[in-house]
This record gives sequence, structure tokens and C-alpha cells, in this order.
Amino acid sequence: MEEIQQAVNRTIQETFNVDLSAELTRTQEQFGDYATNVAMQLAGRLQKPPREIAESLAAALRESLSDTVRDVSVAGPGFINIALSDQALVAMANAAPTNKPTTFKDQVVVAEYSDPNPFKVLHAGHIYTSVVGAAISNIIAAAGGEVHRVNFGGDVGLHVGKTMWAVLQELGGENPEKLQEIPSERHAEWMAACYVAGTNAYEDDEAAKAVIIDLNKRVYQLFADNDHDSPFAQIYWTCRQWSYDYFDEFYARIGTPFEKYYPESEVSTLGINTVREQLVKGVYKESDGAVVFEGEPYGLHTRVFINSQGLPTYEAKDVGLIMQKWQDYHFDRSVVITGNEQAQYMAVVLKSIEQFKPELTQATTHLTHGLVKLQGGVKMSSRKGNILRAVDVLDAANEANKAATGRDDEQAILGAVKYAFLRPRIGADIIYDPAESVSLEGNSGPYLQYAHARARSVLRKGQAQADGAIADLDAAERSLARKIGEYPEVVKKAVDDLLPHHICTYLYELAQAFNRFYEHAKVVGDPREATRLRLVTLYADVLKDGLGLLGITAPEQL
RNA sequence: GCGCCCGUAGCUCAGUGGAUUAGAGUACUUGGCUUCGAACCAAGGGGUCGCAAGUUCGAAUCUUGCCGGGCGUACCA
Repeated sequence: MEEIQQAVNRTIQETFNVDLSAELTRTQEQFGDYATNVAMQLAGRLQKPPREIAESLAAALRESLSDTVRDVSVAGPGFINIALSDQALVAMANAAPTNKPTTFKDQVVVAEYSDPNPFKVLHAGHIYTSVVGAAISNIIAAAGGEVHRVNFGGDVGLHVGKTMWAVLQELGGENPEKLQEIPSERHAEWMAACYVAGTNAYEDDEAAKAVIIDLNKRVYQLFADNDHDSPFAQIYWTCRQWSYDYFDEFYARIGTPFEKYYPESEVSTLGINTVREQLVKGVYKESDGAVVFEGEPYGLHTRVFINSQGLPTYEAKDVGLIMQKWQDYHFDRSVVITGNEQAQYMAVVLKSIEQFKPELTQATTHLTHGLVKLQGGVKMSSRKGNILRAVDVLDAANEANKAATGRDDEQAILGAVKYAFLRPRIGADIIYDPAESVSLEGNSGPYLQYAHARARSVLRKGQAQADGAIADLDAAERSLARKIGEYPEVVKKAVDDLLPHHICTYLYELAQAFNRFYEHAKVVGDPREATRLRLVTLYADVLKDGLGLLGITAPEQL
């Protein structure tokens, strides 16, 4: 593609003495393989009819690209359509499984996502953000980045006070030894129930509310005193560990493990110190007893970093987190993935850091996604416990899959759920329908897994013939080869935009192209077997590679 | 009020560095398995691209203004 693009640029330069970078787009197969509209762009500057410009460019390109191009034609108001030769198409297809962009070559990248709070339950949104974050991390890694996947969460704060309140009720006071009576497989659900009880008490019971506020302060004090031994400390640390065990287990299950957790407690001191330091230098200001950053000069709003009681808010903690990540990794790029309700909040935090560490914010990218809603547009409400938990999403997928296939298949339901979450472009809220996600038909994860398994099955029958050279292509083969060769361009686009859904769109089109090919092209036993086996191999490899970027497995057989 | 995100077929979504006739899936109606895995393929109906102006040879895409939805807007995260 780049070769052709350069040839077009060179031709424009030579023919019209104009420096212009031509944009090459993929076009419908009936028109060719690539198209460009430079002739229309040039029409104004050259004061010539676009078709005339297109004709002379096309003629020159036919000459200079005679090795790689089958035909260069002019269509409509002045589009130049370029059809590749079979050899060029085959060369691109051959390179497709391994040809990756080098956008992040030799760069250290920190990817932060998921960010659940200890002492709370993982909900559907956590699967979504984890799956999206993992896919983006995979894409960056494919482009050469050294990716460190990290996770940030609140091990201190009011929600901890709420949970601890109910925990103490359950234990009948500060009796850490009673925790041992809770079997390990019930830890997560027990703590989730405690959080719900604590939240309800906080809202309904004034006395409890006061206790919870006090417990919150006591938790902060544990860190100030480095207290691991008092009964209260033992309960806190044990429950905190239960949370991290539960997170680890869940991430392992869905295949999105993390290298490091950054608990809030570990970054808040750095955050508060940094903010105080910069308060003296005038970056932050005191206002009504709190420390704030005034965003209005930058079109943002003012936010509190240290509250009037001297405690750090999330803003100061995030300052600490970013500083800590910098100290730990000296990253070239830091990608933070959160819900879009944090978009403007993060803009303020980053703008404030830009005042004293501009190199750090320049290297930071904040990507935001929407909420997970259920089919029918019902929003998942937080608190109270009437939420869709992460396991509920997987259970629903499992139920639906079982109803359709009659068996349990963890890889199938993970493939289904992940694909359902990755298919839409990041940004808007997503509507999740468990039944549709595990559907065996249409644009779904199982369709792609099936399409892969089917190809591998053909290859098993075709034995080891699959590395033969391809000489020429018939129409069905050409369509498939064309689609396979597009893969590197799609990955490049996904990397440039940091948008994994481009890969979903492509893989589905690829699988469709294969299924059409398969429909009327016999592979094993056909005179063209060698060529076709080679194409099927490339197809299956690309499909597997693409699913891998999405974090979806591609089983050899289903 | 101000700011950010979003609005494409009944439903769920691609397409938004401008481009050839706006595409998929699903649902509905049909056709195709004695043949490499039919979880597949093919055909059909279904769209004022929220509305209106503007820029252009050309706008779902860019600009402006409206309408509708979500979120944010100082001591929550």
C-alpha cells in the first residue's frame, strides 16, 4: 500500500509539480483494490477538470506501477481506481499474518484500566472496561510496545468505611479470628453483601452513618500508624487481601491479568505532597479551606484536590498515581481507560499537572467509554446491590450458550461476551444482550470461532500441503486473498486510533469472505488444492491473530 | 446556564481523515446439505442518516443554530 501511495505522490509531483500526499482508500472489489480522489483535490489548484487530471495520472501510474498493478482506471467525477496484480495481492496476503505496524516500537507503555475498588463487587462495567483495556493493550503490544498493565483502586475511602461497618456487625465487634469461619469461596459474596448493608445503613440510619464516617478515618489512620496488628487492622488487611484475591481470580478467568495494582493508599501521600509543593508555586490555590485547581482559564472547571479537612480527594490521588507510574516506568506513553463520566475530571487533573510536568501529560492519553446497559436501555444502577455483577454477565452468557448448544463452554462464552463488548466503537454507551452475544449466528464471537475451526478442519484434511506457492488466482480465490491482505492496514488503523472495534469489523468481513469462498470453491481434492490450502492457512492464521488481539481464543475445533 | 459524549433500518451496530448506488447482523419472506464442519451461503422487502440552514463539483461525514438522550459542573469516585 505504501509503495503505491508513494508512487502516486511521485507521479503528482512529476506530472503537475505539486507536493501533495495522496490518500489511498480501500474500495469495493468491483472498482478495484484502492482508490484515490486526488484528482478532485487537484482540480481547484490546477484549474483543470478533475477527469482530465485523473486520466493523465492514471496513464502515468499504469507505466510506473506495471509490476504491481493490473489496471488503473478513472471513474465517475475523477476517482482513480487501482486494481492490483495477482502477484501483488498474493504477496500482501502472504505477509498478512506477520506484518505489524511499528508505531510503538521500543516504547514503554503503561496501560491502566478496569480500576475496581477493593471492598466492593465487580460489576458488568468492569468486564467491559477490562476487555476493552486488554484489547487496546494487545494492539499496542502488537505494534511493538512494551506494555505494562496496571490497575488502580480505592482501598481507602467512604466505601471502605461502609463495608467495614457491616463487617464489624457480622463479626460481632472487632474479632478478626471470626473471619476464619467464613469459607474462602464465600469471601467475595460475603464482602459484597457487607458493602450493600453498609451502604443502606449509611443512608437510612443516622447513628450508623456517624460510625461509618469514623471508621473511614480510622482506616486512613491505619496507614498513618503503619498498623497491621490491632484487631481492627487485622480485619481491614484481611478483607483487603480477600478483595485482591477475588480480583486476581476473576481477571485470570477472563484472561485479563494485571502486572500491578496501585492501591489508592500507596499513592495518596505522593499526591498530597505534590499538590502541596505546587500550591506554594501557585499551580494550585487555596479556596474556602480547600486546595483547588482553577480550570476556568483553560475552559475547564475548578476542582478540589485536597479538601478542607486536609484529606486528599480523588484528584490528588490521581496526581500521585500519575507521578508514581512515571517513577516506576518512565513511560513513553501512558494510556488510561475509564468511563466517560471522568472525561472532564481527568482533563482538569492533567491540565494541573501540565503546569509543572508537561512532559508527563503530553505522554498521557485518556480514553473513555460509555456505560453498559441492558437490552431495553435499562441502566445499571450502582449501590443497593441491584446491579448486574460481572459474574451475572458470564452466567447469563453461559445459560444462553447452554440452551443453544447443550454444553458448557467457557471459551465460547468468553469469546461471545468479549466480542459483544468490543464490536461497537468506544465512546457511546453499549447495550448488552446476553442472548444475542452468544448467538451462534451472525456477527458474533462464536461465528468467528466457528469460522476458524472450520478452516482448521479443512487444513487437517489437506495435511501438509499448506505451504505451497500461489501462482495465479481465480475469482473466488482473489476475493479471499484481497481480504486477507487488508489485515495489516486494519491493525495499523486500530493502533493509530486505539480503537479495537476496527478489528472486529474486519474479522467479520474476513470470515464472511472465507465462507463465501468456501461455498463454491472445493479445497481438498481439487486441482487447485495447493493454492487453496495456502489461502486457507493464511486466512486461519490472520483470523487467529486478530482474535488474539481482541483477547479471544481461536480453538482448533469446537 | 455552561461544558463533554451521543442520535444511521423495528432492534443492535459499521461507515464520521468528504466521494462511485448509505452497509452489516438480527427479525420477517424465500431458495440451497448423498459432496472438505449448513454455527454456513444466496435472494427479497425494510432508511426524511434527529431537524434546519451554510460551505462544496459532491455532506451521514465539515460549520452554525435548534431538538432529544446520557454524563459532568468544589470538597464522591
